Amino acid sequence: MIMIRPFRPVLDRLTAAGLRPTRQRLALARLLFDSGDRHVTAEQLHQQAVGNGVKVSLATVYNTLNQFTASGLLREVAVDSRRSYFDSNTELHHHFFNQDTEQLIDISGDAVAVSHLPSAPDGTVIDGVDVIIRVRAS
Amino acid sequence: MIMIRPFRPVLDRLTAAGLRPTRQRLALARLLFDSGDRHVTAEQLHQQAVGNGVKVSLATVYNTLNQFTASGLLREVAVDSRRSYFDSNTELHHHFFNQDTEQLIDISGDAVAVSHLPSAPDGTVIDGVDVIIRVRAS
DNA sequence: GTGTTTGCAAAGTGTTTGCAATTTA
DNA sequence: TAAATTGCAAACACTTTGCAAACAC
Repeated sequence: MIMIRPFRPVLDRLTAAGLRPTRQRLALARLLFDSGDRHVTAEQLHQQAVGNGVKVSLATVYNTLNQFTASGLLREVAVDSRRSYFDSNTELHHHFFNQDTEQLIDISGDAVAVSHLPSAPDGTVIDGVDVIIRVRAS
Repeated sequence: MIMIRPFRPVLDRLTAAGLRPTRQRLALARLLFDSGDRHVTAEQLHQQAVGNGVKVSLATVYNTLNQFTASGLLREVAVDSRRSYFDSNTELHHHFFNQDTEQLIDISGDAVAVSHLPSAPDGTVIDGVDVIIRVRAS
């Protein structure tokens, strides 16, 4: 099945999220959203931006990733207690995590079924279900 | 169903794992294994040890948690990119993570069924499947 | 006694923050 | 021009490490 994600120019996304489309945010948004689903750390995105001639500081990359996540443009994936990974795919889905290369690979939401979900502890509601399949070189 | 875990004195566990049963390791092992399943951060375990009159440094707690994990006595759970959680239950199971209290709660392995597991990417094998159900106060 | 482990303080890694300068609307 | 954003450097939280003293066998 081919998923067509509603195309949305990055500028629209930013303004819709209430974020001023500054030069840095536009450049980072293009890197994140204009080439399919991506999984990046702040350091990786910063390197890529700088490599593409975008002048942006690492601090701004961190702030931008956090703002994008808070606005729902990105999703944070907890796989490693050392660093944060940000996922440009915000739809329901899961991940393979290659422990050798430290790379994430999407698993579409309906490729995995989590059944018999126990009910949340008293006084709590379910906020999300993360499935991470850890793999390593065979 | 009541699960009886094969009882094993902490001293035996340590020597079986090839770790010298030092005063610090014995004390930490007792805190970790003598009262059911536990989920702790290094800081929490250190505080508890000190609170119980055990003289041990935070650095040793970190080293010990890592050694125990490497020996299979503990399992590390990645839920938060800030700190590491260690789980004294090494059997196959999953977790609720309360995002308000930052506490983990076990979900027994057979309470959740992950079906249709996609096969691992070429050249890799599955090493483990983590299911984390994030909850928050309702 | 010999090799292992500990504790301390220092260093390391990833991330956030204060604030003046710059940019956006 | 007023408010938001940036970049830098400093601060921060968590974790690891080097090394001398203490300990286990």
